[in-house]
Formats: sequence, structure tokens, C-alpha cells
Amino acid sequence: MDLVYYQTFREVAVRQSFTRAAEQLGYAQSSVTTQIQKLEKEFGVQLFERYGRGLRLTSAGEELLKTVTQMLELHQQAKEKLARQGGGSLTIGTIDSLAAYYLPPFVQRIRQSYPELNIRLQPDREDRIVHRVKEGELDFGLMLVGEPTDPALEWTEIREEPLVLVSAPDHPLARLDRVDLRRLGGEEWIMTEETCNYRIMLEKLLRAEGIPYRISLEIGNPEAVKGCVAAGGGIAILPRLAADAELGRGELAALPFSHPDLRLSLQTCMHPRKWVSHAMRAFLDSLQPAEAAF
Amino acid sequence: MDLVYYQTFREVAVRQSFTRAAEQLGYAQSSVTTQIQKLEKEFGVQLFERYGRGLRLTSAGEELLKTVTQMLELHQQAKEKLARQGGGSLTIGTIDSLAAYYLPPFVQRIRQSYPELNIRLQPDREDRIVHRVKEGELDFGLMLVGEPTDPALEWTEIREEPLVLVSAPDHPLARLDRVDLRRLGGEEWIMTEETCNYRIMLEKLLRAEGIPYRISLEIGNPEAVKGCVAAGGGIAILPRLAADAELGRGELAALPFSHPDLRLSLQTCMHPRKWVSHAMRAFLDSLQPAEAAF
DNA sequence: AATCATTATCAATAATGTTGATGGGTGGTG
DNA sequence: CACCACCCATCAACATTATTGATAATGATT
Repeated sequence: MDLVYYQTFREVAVRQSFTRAAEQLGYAQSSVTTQIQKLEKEFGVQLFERYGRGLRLTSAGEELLKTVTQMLELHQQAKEKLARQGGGSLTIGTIDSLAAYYLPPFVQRIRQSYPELNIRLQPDREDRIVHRVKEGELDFGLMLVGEPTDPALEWTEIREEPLVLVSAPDHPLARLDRVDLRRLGGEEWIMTEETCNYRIMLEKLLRAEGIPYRISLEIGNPEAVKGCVAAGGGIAILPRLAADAELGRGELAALPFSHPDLRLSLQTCMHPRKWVSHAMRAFLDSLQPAEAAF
Repeated sequence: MDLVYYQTFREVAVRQSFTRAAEQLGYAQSSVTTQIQKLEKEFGVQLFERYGRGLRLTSAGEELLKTVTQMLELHQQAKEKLARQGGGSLTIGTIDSLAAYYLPPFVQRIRQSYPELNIRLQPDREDRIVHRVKEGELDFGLMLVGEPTDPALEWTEIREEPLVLVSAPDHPLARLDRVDLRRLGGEEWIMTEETCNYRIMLEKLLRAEGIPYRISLEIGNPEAVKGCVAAGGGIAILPRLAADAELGRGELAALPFSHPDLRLSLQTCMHPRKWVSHAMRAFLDSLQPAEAAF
């Protein structure tokens, strides 16, 4: 049963006239008759009593009118809702550091623009995020990578994100003017999980250069890593944004070290055929640094 | 937008597959594709993300699914409701006497069979009932008539209803063995309204026979008529069912009078093209005395 | 009885829905 | 890596359904 029939039915009921309903809706009068007949056949009851001077809903018709009004209402609401794309949900997979130190302001902003939006921020390991984006469980992923890790996904760089080596403020290395790669030999490391991109990058570099190292502690949580480093448990590599606060407060020291191969960037990844809702588009755009007008 | 599209959409969403939804609904797979595309065009959003290994609702799709489920639910309910014809209303116009002494048991019975039915019992004058039945304001009328008063309506006789002349128990006429027409000359009458059918019949008869009479009191309410008669205010004509209780208790006396022209019958009247709901049909049938099986 | 206003009917036409064949993409397998 | 199995998209032919204008039928009004 077509919804336009219901609309016609309602119009006829309201105007108490086939003719005027037809005019109103831009139909020929005969079409209205046909449509109402279809409805009456569908439901197996008469909906109107056709008297000479006018129409009257039968009691069955009155019942149907109630339902039809609700249905048209629902349809209208659905249309508006989907058009605005205000509702719905946005499921983002990201890593702890970004969830804690990068995303909050953006999330707050999108919540203001789309109050009905249901946002899920799911911290996870990078490899799982990539997998879940491919499966469609996540609308998109946001993480720190050197290079896109999966060519089947669509990667967009937002900005470069510096890495820092951190130690306790009283660590011997922290007193040097410059720390070069070889000076790191033999240090005790506190590392994030094996799946962590920048850990992978660091290990690769150390191995390539033949620098000996020992991972005395592996912790999946960057907060805990910082705590252990501050307590003198070893040195660690972290995205600068994850350590900024502690560095500022002098709870951690940033080693004067840099290496061209340790370049990380903040990137989003999504399925190449992902359908992007208004809200998601807005969110993604908000992540992009403003570009110069031209 | 056809409701079958919504059904298809729901099926696809549930089965996570165009192909299986098509099988389930008896469509070709291409039809399902087309239908979903129509929906996506209608709402201007993508409803499914087509990944290689399966489908996934977009957040817009999830929103729509909620609405669609409600709409299909509503439609289903409406269909059942109208098929049962359980709900709806039944508006009956009738006269006081019948509303008070005849209809109650039938009304109770139909309320049990159709608990959702909204019954309105509207006491009114006979002429107004006929008018309102013609206008469609009433589903049908039930009244006492000698002959159908309006040929434009469809009249159905339920049974004959005797009329009785009543007086106070101590009235001189009440002591006679038989009262014939002429003995009524000069009596004081308490009458119902001018529009009352049996009053009209009586007056016509009295005039035709040249019997003098005086209407000392005209009361639209049969209860009040009985009260005034019992108080010795005069004699009155009433349907027997309206006086039965008082006659049994000896509060009123039935004069031993009868006349072949004073014949009344209980009849329903309705518009000839009235659409009769299940409930109304059942009610009308219940009024009819059981017929001999044959 | 004639007129007015309204709904119903009907056949022609327009619009829409459905289908089977086919193409293209994806993921799993040897 | 090529192959297969699976799935959705596309397309043109076809089937079905909706719409229309003309006209008939009906009931109310005068």
C-alpha cells in the first residue's frame, strides 16, 4: 500500500470531499476515487459513506484515520531526521593518546552542532581499529602512523605529530645537550603494546642500527607508561601530545633526540566506499587544519 | 513510497543480504536492489554500506529502521483492527422508552463481544432521529412506529409492541371490564411530545372518531408521564414495556382497551447505503428475535 | 422535472515495478 | 596468483499499476 494513498485518504477525510481532495493534491477526481477504493479493498471495509451531500467516515474509517495520521507523521519525521542527518551515530576507533589528549575538544564541538548524534569513541589497538574499519564496525579510525598500514583503506593525513623520548627528569640522558642514536644503546625501555605503531617504528630503527635495547616493561596504557617513566623505570617513546602536560610540569624530561625516520602523522582511515553522513563529514572537516584561502 | 519497500528494507536489514531478502520475499534480487535504491534516493541518504562480504546499515539506515518498524507495526495493527472491526464506534438514536426498558441488555451483550467498541446511545425525538439517520450522524435509529415514517430510509421490523392506556389505579375507567373508544370521551390526557409516534396515532384516531379530549399536560419524558398519571393527573398512552414495572407493582392500572388501528412496532431505520460494520451487524442481529430453523 | 454538485465507471495512456541476463567487485582457496 | 563462489549493480524487455478525461449515475435542491 502506497503512502500517497494514505495521504489522499487523510485529505479526503479532512476535506470531506473527493473532489476537493483531488484539487488539493493535484489529482484528477477519478484518481482519488480509485485510490480510496483500493484502500477499501485492501482493508476489506468501507471507509466512507457516500451520502448525496457529503461524505462521512465510517467508524472503520475513523479508526484508520488515526493510524494513518500516525504513519504519515512518522514518515515525515523520518524524512526530516535523515535529511538533517542529525541523529544516527558516529563510531570512532582511536588510540588512547588521541582519545585523551586530542579528540575531546573536537568531540565537544560536534556534540554542539549535532545534539542528537550518538557518538561512540572506542579506544583500541591500531591493528584492531584497522580491522574494524574494514569490517564496517567503525565509521572511521584515527591514529598515529608513519605510513598507511593498509592500502585497502583510505588514509587522510591531518598533521604531523612529533614523537618524544621521555625519561625521568633526573635521568643521566636528560642532562645531555644532544642524544644521538648510539647513546641509547643499552637503555631500559618502557614500551606500549607490540601493535603500537610508534613502538614498531622505534624497534625497527633500533634493530636496523644494531642498537641494543631491553624492554623491561610493556604497558598498554600510555598514562601508566608515563607514570613508570617518571618513577625512573626507564625511558619511553611517546607522541608529544601525550606527554606535553608532564613535560610542562617537569614531571618528565624530553631527551634532546630526533631522527628523520621517526616521523609520525595523525591520520584518519576509512573504508573507501564508506558513506559519509553530514555529521561525520562535519567532524572530519573539523579535524582538518584550516587551509589558507585562495 | 510504497510500504512494501519498507518491508523489503527491513528484511534486508535483518538478513544483512539483498539476495536472501529477495528469496524470502519472493522477489528477484535485482528488484530488491532497485527498491533500496529508490528508498535511498527518496531520503537522499545511503542506507546500507555495501562491503565485500556483507552489508551494514549506515547510521541513517539505523534511524530509518526504527521508524520503518513502527510504521509496519502500525499498518499491521490497523489491518487487524479493521478486519476484526472490533474498535470503532456505534451511534444509536432511540427514544427514551427503548433506551430505558429495551436496549440495556442488548447493549451489555454487544459490549462483551466487542470490548473495544465505543457505543453511544442517544435518546432523542423520533423526527430528529430520522433526520440524523439520513444525515449519517447516527448509525441507525430504533423506535416505535406504526408505519415507516420516511420511505427514503430502510426500515426493519423487530417485533410488535403493544400500547397500553394507563391510569391511576383508582381511576373510574380502571374499574370497568372493557373500555371502548367512546368511553374515552372527555378524559384528561397526559401526553408525550407532539413528535411522538404513538401520540400522533392516538390523536389521529380520536379525531377520526370524533372523540373529544383534552391534553392537560405534555411531558417529553415517559418517566414523568407515569408519575403524573399515578398521581391522578389523567390517563396516558404508553408502550407496554415502558409501563410494565409500574403495572406489575400496581402503581398504575392498564385500562381494558384495545383498538386495531393502535398498532405499534419496534423498528430500526438506517440509511439505505449504510455501511454495516461487524459490530453493528452483530448488534442488529441480536435484536432480531430468533427465527425457527428450517 | 430540471439543475447542480458530487462520486463512479471506463478505456486509453502514462508511469512504475519486476525480471533474467549479465557485469564487476570482493574474499576465500588451492 | 588465478580461480571460484558469492554478492550487488546495471540494463533492456516486459508486466503491472496508476492516472487521466470523458461520461454516466446518483442524490439534493429548486
